[in-house]
Amino acid sequence: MKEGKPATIKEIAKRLKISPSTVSRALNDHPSIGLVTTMRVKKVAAELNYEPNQTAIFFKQRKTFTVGVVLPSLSEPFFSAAISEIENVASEKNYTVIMGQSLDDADREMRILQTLKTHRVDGVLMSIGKNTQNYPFIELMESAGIPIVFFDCVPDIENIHKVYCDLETGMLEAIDRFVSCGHHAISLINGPARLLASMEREKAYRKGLSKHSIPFKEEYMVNTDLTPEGNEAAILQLLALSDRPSAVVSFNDYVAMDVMKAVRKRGVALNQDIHFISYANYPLWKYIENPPMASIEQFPGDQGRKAAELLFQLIETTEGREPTKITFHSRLVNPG
Amino acid sequence: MKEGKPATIKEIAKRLKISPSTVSRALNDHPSIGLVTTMRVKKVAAELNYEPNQTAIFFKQRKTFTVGVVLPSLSEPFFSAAISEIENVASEKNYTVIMGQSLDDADREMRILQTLKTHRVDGVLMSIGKNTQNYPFIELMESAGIPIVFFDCVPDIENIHKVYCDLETGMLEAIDRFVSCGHHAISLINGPARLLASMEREKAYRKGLSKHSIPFKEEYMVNTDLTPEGNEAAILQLLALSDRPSAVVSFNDYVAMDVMKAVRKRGVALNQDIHFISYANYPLWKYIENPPMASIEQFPGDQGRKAAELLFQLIETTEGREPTKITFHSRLVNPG
DNA sequence: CTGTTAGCGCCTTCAC
DNA sequence: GTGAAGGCGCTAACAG
Repeated sequence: MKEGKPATIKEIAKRLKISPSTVSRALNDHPSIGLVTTMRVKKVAAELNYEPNQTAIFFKQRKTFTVGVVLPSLSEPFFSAAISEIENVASEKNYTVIMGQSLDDADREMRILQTLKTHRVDGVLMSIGKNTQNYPFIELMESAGIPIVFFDCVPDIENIHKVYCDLETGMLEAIDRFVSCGHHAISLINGPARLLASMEREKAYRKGLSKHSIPFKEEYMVNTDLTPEGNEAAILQLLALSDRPSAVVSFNDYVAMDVMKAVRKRGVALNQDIHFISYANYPLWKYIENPPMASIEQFPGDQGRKAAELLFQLIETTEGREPTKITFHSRLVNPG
Repeated sequence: MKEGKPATIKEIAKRLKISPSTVSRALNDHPSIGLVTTMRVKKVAAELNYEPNQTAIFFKQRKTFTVGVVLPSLSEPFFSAAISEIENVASEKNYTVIMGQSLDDADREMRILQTLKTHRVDGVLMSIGKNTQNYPFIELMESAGIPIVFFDCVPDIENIHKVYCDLETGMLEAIDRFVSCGHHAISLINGPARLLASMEREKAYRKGLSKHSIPFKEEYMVNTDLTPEGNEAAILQLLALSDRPSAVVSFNDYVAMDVMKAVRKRGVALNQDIHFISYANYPLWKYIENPPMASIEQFPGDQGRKAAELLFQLIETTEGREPTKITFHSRLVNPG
C-alpha cells in the first residue's frame, strides 16, 4: 500500500526500454513523439501510478506556481472574503496559496515576506498592517524579482501596484442619506489620525458636509485607537456634548458595535435619538436587533479578485510593468 | 537593483577558489569546517547577497517544509482561530502553510488534497466538510506517505490521527445550568441527523436529561439543515408546541442567531420567556443586546495547536505511528 | 579539515 | 521520431 518511492520517469523508461527523454516528451504531449509511443508511455505511467515530482519541476523551471498572501488577520470577515476570492482565482490558474497573518505587527510582516522570498513564491498579494509605517519589503521583493500587488490597506506611495477602495463615495452617500433624513448634526468617529484610512475619511467627511453647507465642527470629529475602550471613550465624548449629534459615521463596523453597545447602555435610543452608519458592512448585522441605518460596502471580495488577477498578469509578463492602480468605489448599502 | 540571477554556491566557491561543497558545509555550520573558512565564506555570501535556493533544497531533501491545511471555510471564526494557532506552530518550526477552503464541497476537498500531494507537502491538517461521507483522501495521502491529522470535524473511523472536542461535557453542563435555573422543558435544535456532530449532541442531550430524570420528548428535539430558513422553521416548530420549551440548546451559534432573531420577531422575550445556550461561543456575542444565557466553548485554537503539534511529531518520526486520538472537553462559558 | 564525484528528477539542446 | 548528454543548485558519500 505504501510505496517507498513514487515512480519516476526513468523507471517507466526502463520498463519500456526507451529513453527517459522520450518518456518525458510523451508525457508532455510533445508533437514529435509518435502517437503509439505516447499511448504506451501513458499507459505504463498510469500503471505505475506515476506522478511528476513537482519539486523537481519547480526547481528546473525556476517557478513554484505558488503565490503568497500577507494580511493583517484572517479572522476579520473582510479579509476572509478577500482571501477566499484570491484562492478561487489562484486555483483557476493552478496556483497554490501560502498565507501569513501579520497581526498588524510590522516585524512579523517583514518576516513573512522573507519566508515567502526564500520559498521562491512567484508573486505576493499584501494588505499592510495598521502599524506599518515604511515599506522595506518593497525593495526586498523587487530585488528578488517577485511582483507584489497591494490591496485594500495599501502603502501611500506611487510606483507600486495597488487595488483599493476609494472611501469618499461611500462617505458622501452616507452624509447625503443622513441629510435627507433631516440630520444636520453629523459626527465622525474616526480612527487613529496617522492612518491613511483615517485621513481619507476625514477629507471625505469634510467634503460631504460642505456639499450640504453644514459647517465643520471640531467637536463633532473624534478619534479612537480602535480598542473597545477607545471606541467607548469616543462616543461618550460625543454624547456629552450639549448639542449632541443625531447622526454618526464610524470608522468601521467594529467601532460601530462597541459604540452602539455603549449608547444602549446609557439608555439612548438607537435609530431614534441617534443614528449610525459605518464602513465595512459585516455580514453579522442582519442578526442584530437594532442594526445601523446603513453600511458602506468596500467590496473586499472584488478587491481580492482584482488584485489576484493583476498579480497573475504581472507573473505572466516577464517585463516589468508600469505601476497599476485600480480603484473601487465604496457604496452605501443596507446592512447585512 | 534587480539581479538577474541570485548568487549560487558555485559562484562564491569560485571567488574563494575553494570547492562548492566546502562552501555548502560552511554555510550550514558544518563542524568539520575551519572557523576561518567559515567566516570567509559567510562574508562573501553576504557580499553577493547569497540566498539558498529553497526549491533546490526541497528537491534534494525530498522535503518541502510546508504543511497543507484544509478546512471548510476560512470565514468562520472557529476555523480562523484554529488556523491562526496552526500558523503559529508552523512558523515556530519554520514551516509554511498552504491552505485551501473546501466550502463543504467534497469534490473540492479531494481536489485540494490532490494539489497538496503534487506539491509534496510534508503533512496535512484537515477538518472535513459537512457533506463529506467517505474518505478516499485518507488512502491517497497514505499511499503518498504524507501524514494527515484531522481536527474538529473528524471522520468517524479508527486508525487515523485526530484531535477533536468532546461535545458531551458541554451539553451536560448546559442542561445542569438550565435545570438549576428551574427549567425542565429543555429542547434541542440539532443539525442534520446524519452528521456525527448531531448524533453526539443528541446522545449527550438524552444523557443530560436522564441525569435529571427528565423524560425525553420527541417533539422537543428538532433538526435544522443549518440554513437560515431551516433554523427559523425549527424554532417555529418549538414555539408552536402547546407546552413550549423554556430552554433550548442549539447546534451552534449561527443557528442560535437565526433562532433568536425569529423569536424576537414573534414577540417572545429572550432570556425571559425562552432561554438559549449554543455551541461554539463566537466572539461577537458580546455585542448582542440579548446574548444567550451561556455558550459551549469548543477550543478551536487549542485544537488547532494540538493538531499541528501532533502533525509535526509525525513528520519528524519517520516511523508510521500508532493512530493518536486527542480529546478536548467542551465547557460551558459566558458568551463573548 | 577540504576536495572530488555523483546524483536528486526532470527537461532540453543537440545529434542521429 | 528517438537517444544521449548535460545541467538546474545543492548536498552527501567517499577520498585524501
